[in-house]
Amino acid sequence: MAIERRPLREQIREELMLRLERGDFAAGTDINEAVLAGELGVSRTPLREALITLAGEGVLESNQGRGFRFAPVSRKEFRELCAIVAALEALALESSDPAHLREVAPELLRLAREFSADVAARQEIEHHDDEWHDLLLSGCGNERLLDLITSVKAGMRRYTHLMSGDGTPMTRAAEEHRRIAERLLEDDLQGAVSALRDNWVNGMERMIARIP
Amino acid sequence: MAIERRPLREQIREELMLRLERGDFAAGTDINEAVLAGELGVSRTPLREALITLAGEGVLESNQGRGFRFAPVSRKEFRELCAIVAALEALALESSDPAHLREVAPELLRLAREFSADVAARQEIEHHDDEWHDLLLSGCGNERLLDLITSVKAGMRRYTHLMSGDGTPMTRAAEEHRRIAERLLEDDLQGAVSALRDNWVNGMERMIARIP
DNA sequence: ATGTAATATTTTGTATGCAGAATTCATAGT
DNA sequence: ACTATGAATTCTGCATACAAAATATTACAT
Repeated sequence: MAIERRPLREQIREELMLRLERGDFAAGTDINEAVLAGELGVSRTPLREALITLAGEGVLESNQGRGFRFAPVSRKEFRELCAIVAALEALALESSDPAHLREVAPELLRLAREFSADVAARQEIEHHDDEWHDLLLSGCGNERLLDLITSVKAGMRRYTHLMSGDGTPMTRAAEEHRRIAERLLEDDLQGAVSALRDNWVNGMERMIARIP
Repeated sequence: MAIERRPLREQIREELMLRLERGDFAAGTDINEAVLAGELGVSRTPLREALITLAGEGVLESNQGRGFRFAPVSRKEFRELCAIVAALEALALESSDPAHLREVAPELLRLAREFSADVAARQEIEHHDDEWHDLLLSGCGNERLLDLITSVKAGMRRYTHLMSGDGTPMTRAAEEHRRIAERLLEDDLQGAVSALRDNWVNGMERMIARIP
């Protein structure tokens, strides 16, 4: 068994993202470093390192002398983030290995179909959606691009817990996933790319109304 | 006079980027935190904070127990970065305010022309090029996108000092800038976008041969 | 001479300490 | 009662101290 050796700052970052998705912190609230460090059972140093990382990803803001706080949410920013991820994922799909795409297309289709069937809890649906997109882009050799997508998506997770548990809109996402997979099966890469763009545009429209 | 109050980590980050562009550090070399902190006249704490930020931008790598080091360069990564910035700038241009674009188009054209005239030092040319692109995207309201572009470009600066002082290829870039500006003058946004993409593709091809 | 084990040194990762800025609270004056 | 002013408190930003991991060095056996 290879024991795990990771810097505290990374574990802290993960834990904070987890809490953020659970909706533990309201957007716009200040972070008290000493208190949070105490809760997590670590010192302020690695905590601050994690906070700086999150600030770099847009999850937090930092003001001189005033420390860190969770970046406020807005429809404008959500729109911006969706546009960015759409462009990045489109690029990732375009620059993917065609052979690999052919290979995973059936699996993508299967997942999209079984996804539309079950109507589960929001968090599970989101998890499923994330995995689907990961699989879709698994043939992209541009590692920097994949890292960037992950990072921008981290910034979007501030919004996920705002969308409460209504299951209906998620089934439409499954349809869009199905369409993307079908285009790939037909070797229609450009069709798949524009279907992916549609998926992000529609996903945005579906969610944006719920943002305060 | 409003006195400046900025965190040390930001000033340190700037200084390190400056040194990086000057070619002070070779790619792949380890960073000794104590030594570097001593040189900069600061403690290890804000230095580490700056290093973590730079690692988030892809300028540095960090391995557990082994600290930070300048990320090695490769043609593959450079290609990847160019593709990413091309896509992001294209998106930024597409989502710019058309009225603003009409307004700055003449200035962009003027700058591109006077740029092709003077053959200056590489660093100045790059500076000019950066400013031109900044002006081009100044009408983009997507702030997150502009930040992201800045961040990815920071990662690319590892490569700039590798391209030595040959002036010839830069004049071709000016031609491309001229073409982008002309499209904007004609209100041909899509034409400008694809000219911008060409600019990045060609710029990449021009530079890539010089990477070891 | 070479490889290996034990030890010393260096260097990172984390915790703690301290100075100063920001905020809060109390008090005085109107 | 309300605002303004100043003291007290809280909290951040930076420096320093400490522990553990990694690296270098030495001693020893073959």
